[in-house]
Order: sequence, then structure tokens, then C-alpha cells
Amino acid sequence: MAYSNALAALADPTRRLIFERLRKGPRPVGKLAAGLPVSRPAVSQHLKVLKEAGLVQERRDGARHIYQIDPKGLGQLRAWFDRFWDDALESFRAKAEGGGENTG
Amino acid sequence: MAYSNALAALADPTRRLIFERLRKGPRPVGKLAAGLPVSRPAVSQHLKVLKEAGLVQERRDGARHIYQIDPKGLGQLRAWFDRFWDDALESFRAKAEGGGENTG
DNA sequence: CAGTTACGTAAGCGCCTGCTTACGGTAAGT
DNA sequence: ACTTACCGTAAGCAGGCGCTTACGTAACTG
Repeated sequence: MAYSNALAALADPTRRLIFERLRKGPRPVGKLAAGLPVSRPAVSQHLKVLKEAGLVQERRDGARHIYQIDPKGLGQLRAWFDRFWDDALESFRAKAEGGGENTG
Repeated sequence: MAYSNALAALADPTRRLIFERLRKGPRPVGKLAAGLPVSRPAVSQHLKVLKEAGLVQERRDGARHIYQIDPKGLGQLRAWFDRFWDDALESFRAKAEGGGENTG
């Protein structure tokens, strides 16, 4: 259940800000922290969470740590979402037509 | 930013359990609480959060409160996700071809 | 080697959150 | 009217989370 951690990671507003900044491309920690309403160490901690959730990747460029979005984690999350979406719609359709109790 | 609350709501594991149970169709509170590792009042509180996040709808059937997934909230969340996914992929492609700094 | 830049981590703290128990209110059955 | 079923809410509490400050480390510069 990788999407579990990913979902929890994206629940935090600050973490979403960081993640959305990463959407436009790779960034070092300092660049990410600049302009954000929290300190740089806080950003580091958030990046650690995002990394462990499989949402971002880390790369080294000298003294700088470059972070970028991990398409794999994002893909898993999206896959879970799509499946959920399909199931829910199917359930609605079944309700609209026959209407009745399901398995569960 | 409706998806903000929705994301926060789905971050909690118990809330996800409830939400996934709802995926198969409408359920009263008691049915939802049965089998879950928490008490029924806890489920009620979770349902309130899900409702305020636009993820579920409430309906009355006599003394029972029937809950079901709100396709609108789920759709908004999915839309945000899709957009994010597309942007991220585009960024990757741009990186792979030209490679360079972007606006930000 | 000394100084600066860039970053992660540890420690500590306030706040928010999820849980339980207890209670009140509405609907159905007799 | 009494009882039972079903549910939401209030109060209170333990635990987790995010933030800051302080510190240690690696890399680049001169």
C-alpha cells in the first residue's frame, strides 16, 4: 500500500506547496525553501517524508541536493484513484438501474 | 481549493477504510462501524469530516443515516491529480530533450 | 588550511487530531 | 406511553505532527 504514505504526505499544506513547486522541474533545497513560509530545515524534513512516500527522488550535484518528482509514486497514487473512481461510478450505475444491496 | 480538504480527509487510515467501504455502495452508519477497529461515534466523526470535504453525501431513511460517495468531490480530486500528472510528465519530457531551468 | 555555502539531523515544544465514554434526540415497534 | 434501535455531539485525554533553534557534515573557494 504505497499510496497510503503518499496520501498522508500530500495531506500537509506545506508539503503540497513543496510538491507543487517541484512540478515545474528539479530544484535544490535552498531554492525550494526560499519563498516558503517555513524554515529551511522544515523543508528538509518535508522532503524526507515525500521521499519515503515515494513521491520525490533525490540527486546530488556537488554540495547541493536536487529533488524532483518521482513519477512512479505519483503513478501509483493515480492508479489507485482511477480504480476507485471506476468502482464508484459502476456502483452508481448499478444503483441507478437495478438498485439493491451489493456484496460486502 | 476543495481538493485540499479532500486530501487531508483521505490521509487518515480509518477514514480511508470507511471511504473504501462506501465504494461498493451506500451504507448506514451502523453497517460501516461494524467490523471497523473503532467505535461507532468515531465513525460518525469521520463521516462528518468526509462530508465536509465533499467526499460523501448523507441521506435519511427513517432513523438511519445513509452515506454514499459524492462523485463531485472525488471528481475534483481526480481532476487535480490528472493536471498534476500531466504537468509533471511534460516537465520530464522538457528536461529529457532540452534540459534547463524553468520559470519559477 | 580557513571560510563559506548547502544541507541533514537532534532536541524540544505547542497544537491539532483521533479515540473513548457519556449523553441527548429522533424514529420505529408494541 | 414505554422500549428499543440508530445516530450525532460534547468532553476529555493520549499521541502524533510540524515548526524552530542549534549543531554536525560534506563540498567548493581562495
